[in-house]
Order: sequence, then structure tokens, then C-alpha cells
Amino acid sequence: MKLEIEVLQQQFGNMFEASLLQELAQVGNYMEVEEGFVLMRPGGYIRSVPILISGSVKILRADSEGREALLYYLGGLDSCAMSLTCCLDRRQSEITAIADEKTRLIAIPVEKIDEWITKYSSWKQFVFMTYQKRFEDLLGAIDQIAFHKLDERLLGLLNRKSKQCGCTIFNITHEELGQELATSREVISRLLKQLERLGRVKLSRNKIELLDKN
Amino acid sequence: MKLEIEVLQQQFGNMFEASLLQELAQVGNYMEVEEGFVLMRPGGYIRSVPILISGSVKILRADSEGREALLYYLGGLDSCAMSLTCCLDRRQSEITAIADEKTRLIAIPVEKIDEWITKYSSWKQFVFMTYQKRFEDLLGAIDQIAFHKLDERLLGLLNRKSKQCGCTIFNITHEELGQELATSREVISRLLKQLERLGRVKLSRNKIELLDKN
DNA sequence: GTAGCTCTGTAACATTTATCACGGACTCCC
DNA sequence: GGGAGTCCGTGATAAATGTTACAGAGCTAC
Repeated sequence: MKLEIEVLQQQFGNMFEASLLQELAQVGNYMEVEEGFVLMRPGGYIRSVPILISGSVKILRADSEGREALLYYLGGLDSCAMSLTCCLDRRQSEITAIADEKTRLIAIPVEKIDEWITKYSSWKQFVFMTYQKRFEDLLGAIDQIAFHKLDERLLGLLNRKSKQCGCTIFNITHEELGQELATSREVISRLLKQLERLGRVKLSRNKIELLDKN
Repeated sequence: MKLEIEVLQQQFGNMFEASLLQELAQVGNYMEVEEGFVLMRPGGYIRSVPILISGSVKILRADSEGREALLYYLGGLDSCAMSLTCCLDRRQSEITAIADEKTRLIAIPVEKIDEWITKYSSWKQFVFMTYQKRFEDLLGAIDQIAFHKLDERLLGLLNRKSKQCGCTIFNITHEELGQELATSREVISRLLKQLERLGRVKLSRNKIELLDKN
């Protein structure tokens, strides 16, 4: 797929200077992936750093027994700090990255990341902003896990999903939610039912509607 | 307190080039703090980035109700990524940093951090290595909190403390441990007693001895 | 020594979360 | 229409953690 300089201009015009946009167009690898596409698995080698143009990607942490916990979402123009840190010395991934909807992105080859940091101050800014945002995201994840009960975390997760996709209806199973919160399907079912009784959500098969977001 | 160039040479000689060591000596602010000294509180403004020469610093996350959770320890030659991210655009701290023992450190003024990244490639390396280590630390913290039970986390905490200070006897109260694990004193007492019955620790007032570390 | 303090042990109970078990509902496909 | 598969609801029970309450142990100051 061709990466048009106009598209880049439009997306990154007020963030990057013209010469960087040029380079982006030359070496960046444009990709479109469908919902559920696995961009990265733990242990995978990272050969490029993704920058999202549209869509969203969820980042999960897995333990040794196959359980997973949602860390955060990447959204428009976000990039992944894990891949930044990892690729700078050819390390393996420690996380899982899965497209949460149809997502368009540019993959930047590893070697450019470092080069551009000294070359383009706007790129340096972007890299540090990325680190900072991911740190905040991770701290947010820790807040949720350490300080909140499951029902609050579940509601929080639904709210974040809502913010991410801009809608209030999700096609998702209780099983999947359970995985993202590192708990079981039954627990999620129970809590959802409880939330439904409280008028916070409306449930049907494969579908959850978030009623009053606050 | 004066910062001797020889000391820097000895500590950072194989990491930084001579001219950077020079600058470090000129602008770096040498400090010695005692155990318990609070280096940073949430909401505090960050005017310098610390690099540890010796000792250790614990980094905690607090929630709005005053509970805290241990994130990780900084040890020899570590630096704090939070302060890196924060100071690069004058943000407030999101964490608490407390000296866990007598600690010597150099404080680098904010404005140099950015400047040196383009100027010294070794400094750039150092900054990125710092980010990477802190990311790993945070992921480790999430693993602990999300995937392990309290007794395992408690034992893990004691083991980490042991690694950090190089000893197996800690002068610490159950209350403090409870804070670091974001739980109550009673729970810690129970679990410690249980660990003592299992022969993993030996308890006395203000003192916990770790028996078989594994 | 003894009053006051901090720290620890522990019982009793409540709440939260996990696990097991099973049945019903819905969907797809033949 | 009837299996087969997936998804959901829910009771029963267990395990883990949180909370309340209180007693005693050790230290310090006087």
C-alpha cells in the first residue's frame, strides 16, 4: 500500500517538519490491519515502531499461566513506547498488542528512530511525549489494579472503551472482558448483571450497552 | 558539598565521556540524604533529575485515599524516569520517592537533560536505558499486583529488599510493609506469621529475618 | 517501677473474588 | 427441526482479603 505524502501532511503536518515528513513517506511502511490482528506477542522481536493513524490497539500484559491484564489503549497518533525501548537495543517484546478495531498505521524501521532523535527536534519531542504518555498509562493501570474493586474496574474499562471507539455499544463477550481484567467469565457476568440492575448498562448476547457514562 | 571529578570518574568513567563528566561536575548538585528522606511527593514540581551514586530509593504510587503501592526501587547509578518525563515539560510528579537507606546522589538541572541528549550520545543512551529499565520495573510491579496473591507478593517484597540492601534482616514494621503492598497491618501480621510457621522468616519486634531466599 | 507509647498477635466477622457445576438461550449449519 | 457450538445466568461453595476489636509484649521516659 502506498503512503501518500498528502496523508502524512494532513495527519502530522503540525507535529513534524517537512523534511521529516519526506523521510517518513520514504521509509515508513503503511499498514492496515483488521480488528483482532495480533501486532505483537511476548518474545517477538521488534523490527519497527508503529505510529497509529486511525483505529486503536490494546496493549496487554500476560503472565506465565496465560492470564492477561489490559495495560492501556493506543489511539490516534499514538506510538508504542515498549517498541521504542525494545528496538533501541534489539530486545524482545514483553507485551501483547492487538488491534481493537480496524487500524491504520505506519511502521518505522528501527534504525531511523535513533537517527531521527538527534536529527529532528520534533521527532525527539514526539519520542519523549510517547514515553511520558505510556508512563501515565501504566500508572493508570496500576491505580486501577491496585486500588479499585473489580466492579469499578469493569465500569472503568467500559468507559475507556467507549472513549476509544466513540460509541456506547460494544460487541464483546464476557469472556473477553474477563481476560482483559485478568479474571473469570463468571465474575464478569455477575458484575455486569449487577451493573444492569443498577441501570448502568444494558445487556444482550455479544453486546453491552453503556447507559450513563460518568 | 563538593562533587569531586575523581568520584565521578570512578562512578561513571566507563559510561560517560570526559567532557560530559566535566559538565556533570560543574552543574550537578551532590546530595546526601538519610533513610526516610522524602525526595518527591505527588504534585511536587521537578526541578532536577537525580542519579543515584549509592544507596537506594523506593518509588511509590499513592491513590486519592492515602493508600500507597510500591512500584520499584532505584539502586546504584539508576535514575528516575518519572522525573525525566516530567521535567521535560515542567510537569508535576505523579509518584512518591523516599530514600530507603542513606543515599548519595547527583541532581542534574532540568535544562541540561534535554541539551545533553543531542550533545552526548552516551547521555542519550543513558536516558533511554533509564526509560527502558523503569518500564520493566513498572511491568514487574503490574505482574506482582495483578497475578500474585498477597503472600507471594510479601515474600517477593522481602526478597527484593534483601537484594537491594544486601542483607537478610530488616528493621521494618508490619505497618510499613502493609503500606508498600497497599493493605492493612493485620493482614501482613497474619501472612508473616504464616511464613514464620513455614520456616521462611523469623520475626521479632521491628525486625524480620529472611531465612531461605529462593 | 510504672505510665504511656508503639508494635505485634489473633479471634471473629464481613466482603470480595475465585471456582465448580449446570441449565438455558441463542446461532449456525445441515 | 434438531444437533453442535458458543455465550450467558446463577446457585453453591471455597478461598483470599479487609475490618473491627481487643489483649499483651516490649520499649522509653520519668
